[in-house]
Amino acid sequence: MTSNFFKHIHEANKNGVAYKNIRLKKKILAYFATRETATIAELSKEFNISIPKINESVTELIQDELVKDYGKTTSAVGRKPNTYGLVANAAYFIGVQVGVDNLSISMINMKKDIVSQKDNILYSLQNNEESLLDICKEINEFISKHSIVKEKILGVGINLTGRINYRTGYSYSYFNFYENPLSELFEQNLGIPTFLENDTKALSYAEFNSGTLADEKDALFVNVDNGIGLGILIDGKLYYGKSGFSGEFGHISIFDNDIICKCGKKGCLETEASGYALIRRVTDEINNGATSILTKKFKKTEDIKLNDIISAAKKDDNLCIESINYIGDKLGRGIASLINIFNPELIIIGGVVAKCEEYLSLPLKNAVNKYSLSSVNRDTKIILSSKSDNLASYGACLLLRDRLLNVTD
Amino acid sequence: MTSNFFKHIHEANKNGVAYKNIRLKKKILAYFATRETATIAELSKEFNISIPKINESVTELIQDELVKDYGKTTSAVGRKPNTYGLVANAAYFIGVQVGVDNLSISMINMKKDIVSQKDNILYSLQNNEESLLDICKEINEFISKHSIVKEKILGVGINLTGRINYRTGYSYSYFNFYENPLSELFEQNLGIPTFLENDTKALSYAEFNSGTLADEKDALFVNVDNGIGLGILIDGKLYYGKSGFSGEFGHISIFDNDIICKCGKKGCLETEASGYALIRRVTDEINNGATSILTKKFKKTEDIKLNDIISAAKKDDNLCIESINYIGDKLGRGIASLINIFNPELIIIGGVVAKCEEYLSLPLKNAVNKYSLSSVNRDTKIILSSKSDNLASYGACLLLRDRLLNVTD
DNA sequence: AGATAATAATAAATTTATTTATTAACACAT
DNA sequence: ATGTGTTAATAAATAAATTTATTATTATCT
Repeated sequence: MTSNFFKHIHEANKNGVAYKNIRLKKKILAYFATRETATIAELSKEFNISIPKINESVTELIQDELVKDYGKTTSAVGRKPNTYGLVANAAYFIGVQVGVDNLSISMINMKKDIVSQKDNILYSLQNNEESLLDICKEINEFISKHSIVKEKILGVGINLTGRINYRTGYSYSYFNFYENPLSELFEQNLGIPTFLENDTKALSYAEFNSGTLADEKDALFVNVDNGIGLGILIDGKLYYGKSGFSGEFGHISIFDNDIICKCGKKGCLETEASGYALIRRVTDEINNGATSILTKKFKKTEDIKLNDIISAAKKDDNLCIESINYIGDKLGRGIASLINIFNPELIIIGGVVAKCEEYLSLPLKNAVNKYSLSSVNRDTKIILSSKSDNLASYGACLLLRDRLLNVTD
Repeated sequence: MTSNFFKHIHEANKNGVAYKNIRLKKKILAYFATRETATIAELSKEFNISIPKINESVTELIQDELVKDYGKTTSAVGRKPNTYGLVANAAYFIGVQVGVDNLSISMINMKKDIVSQKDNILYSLQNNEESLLDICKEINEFISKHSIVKEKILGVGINLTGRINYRTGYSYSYFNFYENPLSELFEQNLGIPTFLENDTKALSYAEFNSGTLADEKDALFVNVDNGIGLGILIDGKLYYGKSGFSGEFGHISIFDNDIICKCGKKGCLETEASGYALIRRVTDEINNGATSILTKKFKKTEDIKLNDIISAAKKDDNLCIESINYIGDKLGRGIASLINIFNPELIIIGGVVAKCEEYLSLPLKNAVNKYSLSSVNRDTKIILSSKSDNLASYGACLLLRDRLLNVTD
């Protein structure tokens, strides 16, 4: 059985006094979505609404099977209040990470628990319709493997690389050959409301919402993979910019080198401070005669992957360590600019390159001290992400859930 | 007579159902503060509260002498609604811009009209108590010249250069020799609640709120004076960062030069793209034998001021034009980074150097195209500020008013 | 174990806000 | 000029939310 309150979830908040009750119920749902459980008194304080009224709304949400009584709290004086929270399997949300050579699909329930996850699905990202339909095929297959009624899957969130306008559903870097929004095409193929998202933003959202933040409202997530992405959290919300293209940190121009970036320009941060730059540096050095653990292992330097360099560094390979140090320093200089501009509370370094740990973070922090104002950088904690890979599809789920439950408002 | 509702204005919004009416009245005041006038029906729609209830609250605000009936609207069918708005002289707000060699003091009323303004007050900014007390003296003198009762002056906003934490009232660059917040010291000397602000942020706020913005919610204001400041508008609000130190754009490290910036570091944007850089460039060239209108006018190159260079450029002086072009290009490269990071709708270039007009803006825009991603920069309009000087003290007034009237929430 | 203090939840009484109906104001057409 | 359509403001009736009072639950003290 599916809740009859679902119809209100997909529709925009209606105005007018007549919708007051629905708005209150949505607000309560959003509160439960972030706080796990809450008591009637807590909700009453939060929304400045009397206890009987809150009680009435919560009772209705229980009848809608979206909320349930989680029993009494422990400890404290006096009569224990009942705690209420979301019904875990009232609804489900699917998230998809589209990588260049693989897909990852996750499904979470109302309580953010991962119900199912399928990683490393073989896939080849090409900018054509076939590649697009492959994604749909995999998602449909994923759904059909579960016995969940489709109506309970409230949406699918899909992460793509490049420029994405999540508000309109248009993608501008990939699959941009339709007149209608790409999200509509997905919806037709999946039969479920679909929302697009930029991959770094989704990953950032997962990082920001899985225990890393204490109480920070202004934070940055730097995704250092082959390229460099940036997720910006401002006032507790993801920052998008006019069309959702914010965070192109990898392409800020801060070097006077002659390396052509994949964006076509010169001097981009990415040319000196990314995973791509790390590989280039190591292979160039080896081709110029430098010695390394890697020279024994790989006949052709083209076969050296990012993870090989990181492993070699951890085995004390000098060339790899120095190369990581180098990009750490360069990245630190870029991050110093971010600190001067944002005065953030926290910067999280994530992505594959973050696995270099102190080989990366020490020269990085050193460069930050060198290139940013000390009165500003004193405010900023810089940490490496401790999260596992494959967090991006979870981010897509979470972002979708939180949008539909109005958490992100 | 002073309104008895004023006591609610300085205090934080109280929670609980009992304060519902006060909260509603504050919300109505904030609405009037941005929209000039409104009808009962408009307010009812805005807040999803019934017409009779809104009517009751507005009537109370009229009794409080904070709001008055502005008569009927013209045109449209049917009975004309009454429009209501703030009472202009219900209260006043003072704003002070503390420059290095002058002060500017403004006073506005509830409706944002400048009631009084005194510019170019001779003053010397030094980091000592005397210099601080001079400011208080000038403000007190300014107040005493008016017949307004002190209770009607709801606050004083003071702009200082450097690091300011407006939330705590601490200043870290100037007058930072007290244990208590600097704002408290001002309050003791003025007898009026006082709030500190960073000068660029106040100036940005004035620019963002005096007709320049159409409907943009994400915009940047680049203040190019001797140094370079940045005001960041996100989601219609000024962005501060953890301690209010955001926007240190002038000190991002993007050059590999050996010029020592006033912050002590090398490679700052300011060393190549500010008014200070412009003066340095022109005087260096002249000292190296270049010819210019300025060589006749000034015996000693140290006497050349920013405005002299701009005037000379407008008289077609080649050296000055080329120097402006140079800093325009360098500034453009910095702004390109901002575009990549923020994907803003609008960037306003202000400050003295903006008076260079196309000598600055054309190479600047050219550099923006060269150094930022075209798919992102297409979204961004770049304009020169058309506002007069001395807007900063007005910005202080406005920011103060809007804070006290809860507009900035 | 029973009394007591403390808080929670519910019921009843009261207050408050909303809906509906009525009256008022105004423009335009006849 | 008078009627008609349209919207605003107010009054009365109705509905809803809050406050207060009552009952329930639980830990701790005696």
